Amino acid sequence: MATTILVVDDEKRLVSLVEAYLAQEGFRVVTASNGREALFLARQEKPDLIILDIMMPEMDGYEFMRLHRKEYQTPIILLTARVEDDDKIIGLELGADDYVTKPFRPRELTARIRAVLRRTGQTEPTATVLRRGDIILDRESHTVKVGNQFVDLTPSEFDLLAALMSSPGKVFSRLDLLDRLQGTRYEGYERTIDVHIKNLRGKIEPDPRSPHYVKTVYGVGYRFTRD
Amino acid sequence: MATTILVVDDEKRLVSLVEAYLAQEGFRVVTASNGREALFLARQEKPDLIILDIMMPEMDGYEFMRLHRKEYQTPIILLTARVEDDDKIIGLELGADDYVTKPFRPRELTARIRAVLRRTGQTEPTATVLRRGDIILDRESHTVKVGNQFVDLTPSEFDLLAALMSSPGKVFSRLDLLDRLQGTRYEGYERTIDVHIKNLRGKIEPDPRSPHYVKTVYGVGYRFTRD
DNA sequence: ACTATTCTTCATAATATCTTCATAACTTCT
DNA sequence: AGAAGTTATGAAGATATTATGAAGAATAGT
Repeated sequence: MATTILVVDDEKRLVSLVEAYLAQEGFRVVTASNGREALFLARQEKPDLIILDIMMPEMDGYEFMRLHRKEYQTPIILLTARVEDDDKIIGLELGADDYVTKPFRPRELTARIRAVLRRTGQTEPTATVLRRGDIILDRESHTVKVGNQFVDLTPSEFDLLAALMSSPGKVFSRLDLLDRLQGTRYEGYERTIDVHIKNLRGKIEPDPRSPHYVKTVYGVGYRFTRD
Repeated sequence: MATTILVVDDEKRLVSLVEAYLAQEGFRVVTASNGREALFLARQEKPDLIILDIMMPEMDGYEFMRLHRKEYQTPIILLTARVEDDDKIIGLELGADDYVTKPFRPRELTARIRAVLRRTGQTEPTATVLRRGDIILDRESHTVKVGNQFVDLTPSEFDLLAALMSSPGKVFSRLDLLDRLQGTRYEGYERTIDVHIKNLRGKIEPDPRSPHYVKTVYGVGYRFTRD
């Protein structure tokens, strides 16, 4: 059974963003937009971890934690809007296992998730290795092999490649990919992706001038070859 | 602390054979040649797993299990001389976790050991001696040799190096490494790792300015060289 | 309680990466 | 072929991350 993560936040955009990349990371994701719904889902789905926004209407994160913790010890990662110490202290006192301040990048969230899962003795998500043709990408060890040659990628290059390889043949718009890199920290300029792709190609393509792995789809975006 | 295995058999030859092999695999091994001695050693050493011969003079395997299980739930693998169902059934009923019939090949035994340890949630055996290139790290004696020169490491430096060397090429995040040092303690500050790494490099790297063993992976963490 | 060692924090210097921008190259459409 | 729009590319500035020295805090040993 895949590791299940419950994401609780009233902001639709944030929820779907988090859901998208956690799914891509190999987690099973269920979502709730308020505390009551979350309590219900937690009972039903028995998630391995909960990602919880503190600021929610109706029932806030603290209240949810209090109620949930009466029955379960599920590890919880808090999403806090501000960087004030108050949040940290209160949240951790109530039994949260870690916290991430908004805005955050996907990479930061998944790093914390993995750390918490390891700390609480859960299993890693299953699909940690992506293998397409000659390219092997291992999320856990954060290594990429082309043929039998390791290549060093920057964080952005690595995340882009992981996204593309997660669904070979699927076209990702630059906006999709930008979300992937920047998450809720959204200030980006789509052309940035072009540059990352160029640099990535320079590292993994035998002939970067006519790419074999990462193809351009004119007017739409990029995709990993499906062959 | 290395995973400890208690081997109980009255055949000296078999015991030393198994002992040698398991030691080579990175386990810590203690041995007993009869039931009484085994009970004593089990109390004293608190082994993570017991390998037990059924056929022994004085106190046989079944009797040992009965007495031992009054106090402990240590997983037990039985060594049975014959392939008869009787042994299997009785043994497993008494609470053995697996059994291996003699004669057996070393690799079969270790495979079963690992399977049982995994099943019962024990930690994988951590090889006592890690040897990568010019660096030799011995967990038991807590010593590190670079070339033929012993170097003195602080506890933190030693643990960091051991973690990194346990999976060369794998990138460890600062959070990962902090957990190794501090366990579940929470107040850790990731930058602390940087300093330990710097100090570690100063002790093991020929040229700490351009490290050969402990590499930095920008934006992610550190790894031991995979070459 | 004192000393020596180790650990952590902090400030700043050194690097690597990311983003932007200008321009060249390419695609598509007419 | 030409026009319009899109993508590729090299380079430079902005940003983020890591390395480092040093000082204070914590810990262990005597």
